[in-house]
Amino acid sequence: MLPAEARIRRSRDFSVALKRGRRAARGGVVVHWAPPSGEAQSPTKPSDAEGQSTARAGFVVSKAVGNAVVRNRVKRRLRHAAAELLRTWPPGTDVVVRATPKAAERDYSQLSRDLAGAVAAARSGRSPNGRGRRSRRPSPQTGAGRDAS
RNA sequence: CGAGUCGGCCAGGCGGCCGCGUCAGUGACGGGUUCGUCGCUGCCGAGGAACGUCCGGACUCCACAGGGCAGGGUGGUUGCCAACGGCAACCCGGGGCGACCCGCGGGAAAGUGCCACAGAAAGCAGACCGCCGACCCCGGUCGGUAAGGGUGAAACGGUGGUGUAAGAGACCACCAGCGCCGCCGGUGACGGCGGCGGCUCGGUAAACCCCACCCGGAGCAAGGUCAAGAGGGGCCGCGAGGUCCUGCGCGAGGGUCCGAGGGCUGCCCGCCCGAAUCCUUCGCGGGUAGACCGCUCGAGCGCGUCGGCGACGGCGCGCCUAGAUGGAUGGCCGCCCGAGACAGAAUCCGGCGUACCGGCCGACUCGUCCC
RNA sequence: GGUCCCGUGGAGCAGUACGGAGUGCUCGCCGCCCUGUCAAGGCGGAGGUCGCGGGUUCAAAUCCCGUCGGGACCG
Repeated sequence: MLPAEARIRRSRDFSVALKRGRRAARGGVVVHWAPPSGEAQSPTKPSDAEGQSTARAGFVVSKAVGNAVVRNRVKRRLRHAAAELLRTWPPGTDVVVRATPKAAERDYSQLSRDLAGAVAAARSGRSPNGRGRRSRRPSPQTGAGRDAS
């Protein structure tokens, strides 16, 4: 299992990792890989991201996965699987793992393979957060401006 | 043996290794028996429904001179309980051969409303067809009648007779229902027996309402401590300052120095405050997702005994049984059985309701056979 | 964890206080007309277990109880 210090515990840290992290999906999981932020860390980020001695993992299991018993089981299995991989990650790395509804049906060995595969893909993947860049703002304002006058 | 009724209990078990969380002990480090970090060892670590959040409390904060109105809830009786819309026993009504089960089960002669369509008529008076009598030309007019027809969920008791022009509780017998009186039984709801009366007076209160009883509001994201915090006010002091209370800013509009407004968590009476940096309406922006406490020993659980039909209560002995905060139960392996359902604590209790693979124990009923 | 709200044709709503035939609005769908064609427009039409179960009532989308699903809010 994962000791508390190896888990992401702040809502802000989750948001940052989900936004910055490179994304990859396998089977029942989606992984967001956020490498240790160089110095480009925004000054508002309060904590110690630099002083971390280990990588950290966080888990998001939504209601769509199942009832409370199912969600707990999925989260515990993911935590166990992440603990085995965690030692190979550079300190300061934040990884958020989201579970999809399919995760409820997978046993531990399948889930473990999903996680390892997704992490490997996200870690080596290029140009992760290309989403949101393209500014598809064709013209809604022009019409609006005309009406306003 | 078969079919069934009621009540209680269990919720896969045993073992090994590696992890996670709280607590305790212990070692090292930091000035450090008390604090912090890291390590080691040990104990403990989800449920009967933890669920839904439908009721009731504990607890916390807010409010509270007094009176009235409004609002909400409950609804057979007697008990149990901290309390309850819960539970027990009993009564009444309904179902079952029976054990037993089901029922929001007060009041409709206190008043109001509603009863669509159909039907003559839907509530207290009346009469469409009809029946009977009288009168005039087929057909109608007037009067009597409510037995028959038809409509409807519901039509002014039912059957038989007397009676009559035709009829009708107009009268008689029995039955059903209602009311009153007396006696007996019961704490009571109510029941039993006897007598009398008028002969009947529709339904709906999970429609308004009446009666009886109960209810202040919000909820642990309650609330408190610390940290941060522009400013404002009270008191003490000559002053420096001290101490307590309060708590974000900007802009625009409105109200006003004796009555604008505010408070008494809905409204009224009544009472109180009231001119400041105040009150009120609208808009914009900022801030909050820091730490700790609350946080688990309690209407607690188990066993025995006594009282009670029972719910439950008294006494004695024993036990301590999760306290997380992105939220602790996972992974690997072995053996056994019937191959294991519904499902995860978040302040804590008592209920109710709902979901659910199966298994065990006890009491009882009906049927069949044997002794 | 707590407090509330909403389920009605394919979509969005009204109807629910005070029970009386599933009534209505906008869009969508189908057919016809118009046009060389499409859109727009005109005419006509289809389509609903009122989330589900139980109860009260002669009668329930409406009243009562339970249950399922969806959504909002909290200093």
